Amino acid sequence: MEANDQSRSARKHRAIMDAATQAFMAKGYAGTSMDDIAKLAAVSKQTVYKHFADKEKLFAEMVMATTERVDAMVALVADIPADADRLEENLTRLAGQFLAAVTRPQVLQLRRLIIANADAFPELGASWYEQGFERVLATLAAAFQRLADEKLLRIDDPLLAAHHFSGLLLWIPVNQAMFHGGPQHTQEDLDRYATAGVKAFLGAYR
Amino acid sequence: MEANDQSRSARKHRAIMDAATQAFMAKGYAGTSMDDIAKLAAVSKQTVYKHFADKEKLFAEMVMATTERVDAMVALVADIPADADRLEENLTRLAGQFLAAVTRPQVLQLRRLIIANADAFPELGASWYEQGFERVLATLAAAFQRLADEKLLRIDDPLLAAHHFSGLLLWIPVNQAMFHGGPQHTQEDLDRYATAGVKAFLGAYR
DNA sequence: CACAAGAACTAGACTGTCCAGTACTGAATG
DNA sequence: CATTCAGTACTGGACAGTCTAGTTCTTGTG
Repeated sequence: MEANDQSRSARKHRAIMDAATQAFMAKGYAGTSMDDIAKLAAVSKQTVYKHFADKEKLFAEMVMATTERVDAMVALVADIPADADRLEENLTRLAGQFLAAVTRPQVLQLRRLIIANADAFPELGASWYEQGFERVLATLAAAFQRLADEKLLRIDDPLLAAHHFSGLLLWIPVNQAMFHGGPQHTQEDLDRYATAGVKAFLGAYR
Repeated sequence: MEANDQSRSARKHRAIMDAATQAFMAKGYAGTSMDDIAKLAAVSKQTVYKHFADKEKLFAEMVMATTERVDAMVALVADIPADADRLEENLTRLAGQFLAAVTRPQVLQLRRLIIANADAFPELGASWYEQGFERVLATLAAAFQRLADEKLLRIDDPLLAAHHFSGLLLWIPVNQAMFHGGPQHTQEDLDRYATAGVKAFLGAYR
């Protein structure tokens, strides 16, 4: 009847994953029942269990699927123009985009979800941290190394510098978001954090 | 029979609170049953419900009770000697103590517990953040303001500077601890973070 | 192209378990 | 002797995971 981009099975699989993502994000692991997910995916519970052995496996797969979206962030961070005159400008723009990406409600919610269940899923938290966070940090560190080679920055330990960069930018908004429910930061706040963070970073590393 | 420092009721109250603290920290909110707490406190369930209306109230009270221990941290941060020659040394010592205090397993565990349940207890997360975190930050900001008045630092926005200080120090270990189960950082790591963080901070703000 | 076999799917009932909160009894405590 | 407590049984609801019976899609083979 309809256009069939994928097999029925693949469509169901995706529907379940989408529903699980939405439900787990909104109500947490314990707060989401398999019936909820089945209903949201418009699928029978049996089908859910056909595609995913149990709730834990569904959760783990759903979380790890999100690491694919990190690529965009890696690309964002990968090349900073080596232009001495516009270094602050370029870094501030990068910082703004970085902040915008990380403070998206979805991203923050996912972060909280993983932290909340890091006890029950220790290796999951570790994997996500590695494949999500550390990949971006490593890319950023490489970019900083290049800038250091070009004598635009003075850096001993590029990875540490990358951590400092993200710490200066993200500490405030991420912390707030972890403890409060929704997002408390306006665009102006974010701009302030970006400007001030980059200024401090350049004070320390130029 | 025994020495009675407090009424029996007060003793029971404390026993329940201690047991709740231990249990919730170890197994999370959902993972801890009221029977667990009663058993751990060596008290009947009836008594638990005599002292605390329900599980939510017990949890909330237990969390807020921990904010009392913040006083020690506030005192720690309150007075930094205004000695220009030893500024870096003094700040590094402060940073080391700050890091040691915040990366204590109990503190990190509590932090994760609150984050994990910030959805279910929104006002609790907010209160804890205010009375725990922001109090320390405000004290630190005041101390920085004094140092700025003494011309030891160059600071526009003391609160932002305090956030930057803690971000530089805590971003790495706190992040790691949130996603991994236990503590991954050795004392050497912490020392490195303290030294490097203070160096970057002074680069930015001196 | 036709069609049969089998795979995947739906709907919902069902089991076993866990747990918050209540009720009751008899013993200890003050 | 009046409270407070331990011990324990009980209620009601939620939920992971299984099972069954009947339906729809997919695919290989003639």
